[in-house]
Amino acid sequence: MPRHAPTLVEVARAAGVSTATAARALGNYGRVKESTREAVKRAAESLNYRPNELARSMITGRTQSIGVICADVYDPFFAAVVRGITDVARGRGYTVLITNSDENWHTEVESFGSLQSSRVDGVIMAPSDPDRVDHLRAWVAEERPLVMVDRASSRLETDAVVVDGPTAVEAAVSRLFDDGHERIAIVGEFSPQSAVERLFAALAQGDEAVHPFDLSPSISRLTGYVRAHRAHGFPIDPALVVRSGAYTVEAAQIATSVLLRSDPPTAIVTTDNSMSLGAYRAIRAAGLRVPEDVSFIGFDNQDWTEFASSGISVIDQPAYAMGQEAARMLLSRIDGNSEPPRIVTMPAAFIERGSVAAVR
Amino acid sequence: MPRHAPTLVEVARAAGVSTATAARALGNYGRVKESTREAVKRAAESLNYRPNELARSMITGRTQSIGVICADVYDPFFAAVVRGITDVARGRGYTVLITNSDENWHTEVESFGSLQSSRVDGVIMAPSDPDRVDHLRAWVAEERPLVMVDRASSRLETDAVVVDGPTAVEAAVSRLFDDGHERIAIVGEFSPQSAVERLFAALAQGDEAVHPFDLSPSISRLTGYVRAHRAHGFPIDPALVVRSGAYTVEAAQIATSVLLRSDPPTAIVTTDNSMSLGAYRAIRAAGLRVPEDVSFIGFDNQDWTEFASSGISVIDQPAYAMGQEAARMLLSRIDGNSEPPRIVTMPAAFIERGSVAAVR
DNA sequence: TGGCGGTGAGAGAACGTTCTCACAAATCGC
DNA sequence: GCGATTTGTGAGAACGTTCTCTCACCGCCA
Repeated sequence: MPRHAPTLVEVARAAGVSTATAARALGNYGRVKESTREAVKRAAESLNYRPNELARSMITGRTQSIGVICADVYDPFFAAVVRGITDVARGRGYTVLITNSDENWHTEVESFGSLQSSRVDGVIMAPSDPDRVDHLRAWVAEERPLVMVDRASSRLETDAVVVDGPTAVEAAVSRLFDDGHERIAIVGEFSPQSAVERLFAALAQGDEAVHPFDLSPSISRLTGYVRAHRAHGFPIDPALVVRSGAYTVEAAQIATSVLLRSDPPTAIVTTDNSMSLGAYRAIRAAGLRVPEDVSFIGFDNQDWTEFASSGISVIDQPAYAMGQEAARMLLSRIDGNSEPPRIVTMPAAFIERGSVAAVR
Repeated sequence: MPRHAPTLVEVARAAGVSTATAARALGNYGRVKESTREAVKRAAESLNYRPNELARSMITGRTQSIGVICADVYDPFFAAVVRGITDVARGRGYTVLITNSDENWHTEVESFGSLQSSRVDGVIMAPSDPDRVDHLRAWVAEERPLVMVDRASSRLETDAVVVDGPTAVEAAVSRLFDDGHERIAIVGEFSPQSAVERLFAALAQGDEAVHPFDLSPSISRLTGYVRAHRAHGFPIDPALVVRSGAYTVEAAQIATSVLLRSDPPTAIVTTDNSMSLGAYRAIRAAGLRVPEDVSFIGFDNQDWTEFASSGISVIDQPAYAMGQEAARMLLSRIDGNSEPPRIVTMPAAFIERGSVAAVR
């Protein structure tokens, strides 16, 4: 029993040929006599030979692997994205390296470095802060493939796959106005506070002053909330912009509880699935009923939204398809496609359930 | 702007030393004068040098990466396991390659081959069929690290991290008997049918005749159902052993719908999270209320179980901790630990909610 | 002054592939 | 039947590291 995995040299020796010939026979390239080819393949088979991808990669400069930096694989949204990526990658013979950033910029930088060292052929990532992308500059400048998913950055020209969150939120909030709601709260990460203030200042100068891709997902979705208010002629009450400060269910629950204790709104919308779950838990903990006491529109079609109360209406993102699309775009770049970067915006669907009631 | 990533040779040249010295300076080994070391580090810094892990791996024989074969990263159980693995791996400087088997043996074999080619230092996997593990033999025989998670196999001596599913299910079913239920259904994948028959035949000869690790998770959990029946002196009604035949929510929903149309049981238990969701959807679709019309105990503490009906009581697996433990065991093997293989059984918790009612 | 231990650094092999080049043998065209 | 082309094969460089040798140099002591 060999202590070491068999190498091409051993296969070649067993078949009585040179390593060059063995490589040709197994790699199906160059000229090899049919009988030789078969002898080599038999030898490889009997030794249970597997080519060492590392050595191959050193020569070819390609590792047949792609790296993924997501916020958290355990989050259902990213889990679906990752599944979409791995399915496409596997179909094309690529392996996938997964890392989590936890929306922490330093972790993201570290992960990106680790993926670079692993010499992945391309990277798909959800940048934790679209404003701080300098660590990606060198990579992009050398025309190495990079696709952003869930977010884009106007500060860096790359491919991206996003959902039009602002428009989806605007539609949801408008729908609540149409049902007679006037005090509508929005629960999001909205961090840092200064970014929120910058957004309001910019929006005061007109829509053109704000580029949605300079914003984190939650703040970009807040623009939809603002737009709906303007369209319906309602001012924004800062007390109803509920800032959790972190992308966690717990933070959202605490922030929403505080809101509900003071002067409860008649409706609540959220900006992602963690915020939705946290906000809904807070509503339940406060003893309020949905939609009798408060209307609610969540983000992402998670399993629990189907059963909670009489069903929670949600903004549904095509997460799996986004992952697939991101992987396809990346592989196309790896294959040499050098067209200008493209931002693919995928449609969010509104799933109507029973969590919105008209105001009396 | 270099078309190629900078190499050690370029760093060495920039610092005016040999590659050997540059390697020593950056790798913090051997003897290097302090001033030289700093000059090299400065040069590396300014060139934005990153060691090529591939080349390093060729020499050291270690890739600092581990492979994971799970059924489906999108499944909340495996997503949590994977998160546990990646967290531990990252802390120790390892990257993680993720693949999905979809519980398909051929896909598993292919994934395993791909991981071998990638020369991962170790593998963590949920074997799709504990009976068919021959493709892992050579790997294990060469003492390469392999840890199984969620399942083990008596046919192959390896480390494993599992939950005592049979005991958890036995406790759940016993609890239903205590509440006066006599017609208790169990919904599981239970495939192939012959395996179920083999189990019943073996159990007829006594508990000793059946080794839980020769069984797929769902069938092993079925043993708990059988044990509870024997302990309470009830015969097994084959019509109440509901076989979905696939690990999908849809299959579970269809199989459960069929059950409910004929002669509904007074209680239902399930063997994993997909079965739980499918069964619960079928209950709702049939217009039945939980627990008034039918009592229900699910598997895995998913978000929806908190809100559905008046809360679903569940058997909760410590998925994240299982992933962490599996990663720790694997890394310990990679570090050279050669103690005999160990099977770590982690406790499942019973989370009591409002989905079980006493029978009138 | 000569031997010796310690320090710092370079030359070059090794890892397991791919790939270019060279070349012998076989086949072909006329 | 002789040059030209095709076919099959091997030698050896290359990829970017790590790591083992080797060696020059310095200071110290006898």
